[in-house]
Amino acid sequence: MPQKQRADARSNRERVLAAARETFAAAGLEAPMREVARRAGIGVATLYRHFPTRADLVTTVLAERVEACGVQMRRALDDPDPWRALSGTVLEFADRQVRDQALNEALLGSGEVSAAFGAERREHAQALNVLVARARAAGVLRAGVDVDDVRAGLLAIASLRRLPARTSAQVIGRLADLVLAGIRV
Amino acid sequence: MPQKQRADARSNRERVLAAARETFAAAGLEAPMREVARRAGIGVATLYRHFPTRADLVTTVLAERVEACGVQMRRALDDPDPWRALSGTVLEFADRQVRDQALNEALLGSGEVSAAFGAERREHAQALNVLVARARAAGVLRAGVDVDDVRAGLLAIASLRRLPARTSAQVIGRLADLVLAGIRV
DNA sequence: GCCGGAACCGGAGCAGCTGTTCCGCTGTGA
DNA sequence: TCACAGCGGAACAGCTGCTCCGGTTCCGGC
Repeated sequence: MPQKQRADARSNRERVLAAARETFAAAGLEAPMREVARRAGIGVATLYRHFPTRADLVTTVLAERVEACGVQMRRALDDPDPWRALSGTVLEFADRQVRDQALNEALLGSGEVSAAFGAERREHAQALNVLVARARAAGVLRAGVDVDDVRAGLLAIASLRRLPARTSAQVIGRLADLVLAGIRV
Repeated sequence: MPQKQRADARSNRERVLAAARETFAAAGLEAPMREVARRAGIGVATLYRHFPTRADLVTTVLAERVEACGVQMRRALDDPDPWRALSGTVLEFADRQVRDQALNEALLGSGEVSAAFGAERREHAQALNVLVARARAAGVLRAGVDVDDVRAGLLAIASLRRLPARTSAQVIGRLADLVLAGIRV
């Protein structure tokens, strides 16, 4: 692949990515391509030249955020306090959900979009396994609680995405606390 | 308005309602009108003659289910055991969510569809207030838990609607237990 | 039994949204 | 300067809710 991309094309690609980040975070992954193009100040054809299909754009935008999740997860795995590691993960997950309408779907969703992040999702699931196992070994989990309970809680938080923005932040915060109270001993 | 509706029209109206019940419960409230008509074995024009707008059909189908919710709520208010009343309400809510993809949205949602059930939603909210107040008075709730926490839990259960049907039943069950564990003392 | 017009029906069609492509023009950079 | 990578916006295809209209069916009166 020759590097002979023109300078204006490179700058347009960046503008598309910036506009897509804003749009998807504010309006969710279903935001129309025309809206992304409009916000970037370019035509739809230009958008499609850089990202041949909608899924390509979504995947590219999500990739960097997913990596940020990975960083947080690895930090949690290094935390010597098992409860702080697990509860921090849940709270940060909820916080990301409030800030970014589009992200968590990639880690928990089942659509074709999130299929592109198979490896990351497996890593995420594996790390969650470890965090829960450690917390249980430390005796801070209520009897009978397992990984799938925690995952159900995370899924629920992620599913609240569609609520009106005014209330969703409060509801998500309450739900995260509720989930933590539900799994703690 | 004269009662001179013809017999075939009456029967068609019933077929539309039956088809709509099936379709909405299986595919959610967003199911296309054409699909309802197809399942009923009639044309779309006939469907629109009986229900002039999409919202009319949805409202009519939901009305009977919403009433069933009211019945359950009133039964819970009569239960002398505060915890059984509240936890039973949460569990029945989750169970309805599993069986009917479309219902709970009407009680908790914020779209224009659920606006038609303002009175029922207020009654539902009021009953929930009473149930939570009684449970707190009985000392079965964890300190600091209030109605909005319970409502956040119910909202979360209702939001899981979009999950693939295969897994949603299990996830909803786990989440309901998690919510109950989170609010109990 | 059957007649006639009001009531009713089906499906093609309209308007508006989406993702995606085509093509003539523009502006970059060697 | 000028070839050609790159651009914008109209247009296409396919979905949606909803409507129009010519043909069909019911049913009260004879």
